[in-house]
Amino acid sequence: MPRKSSYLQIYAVVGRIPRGRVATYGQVANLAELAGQARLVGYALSALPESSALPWHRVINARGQISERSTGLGRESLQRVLLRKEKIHFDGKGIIPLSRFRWRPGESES
DNA sequence: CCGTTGACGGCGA
DNA sequence: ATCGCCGCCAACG
Repeated sequence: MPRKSSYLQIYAVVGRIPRGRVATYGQVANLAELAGQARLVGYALSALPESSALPWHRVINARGQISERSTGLGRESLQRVLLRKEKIHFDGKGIIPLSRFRWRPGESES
């Protein structure tokens, strides 16, 4: 059950996403015991400092795409670069096949 | 205190 | 398959 800081739970989950894998906002919300609050995940990530060590780039939307920021900064392009660096591929429409890259907790993590 | 806003997502039209 | 609406909830003004 959720407690005081939802953000901490969200950050904890994001920190466990393995390299070469992605998770959707909704998935993170569920793992953080915040089912149905995918939006809160995005809000929490937007609050992260640029210096954050968290793999924030591994979080994409349920459509397998990088979500558009409203605040102009070129964050999306950086995210795309970081993901490709991890061998995560996009199809012709800029979509990441979740069937192939979605993180399945329990498979192989620490 | 109250209304808006937002890195989302599910469902119906 | 697309698009629009609405629910969720914390942060702001």
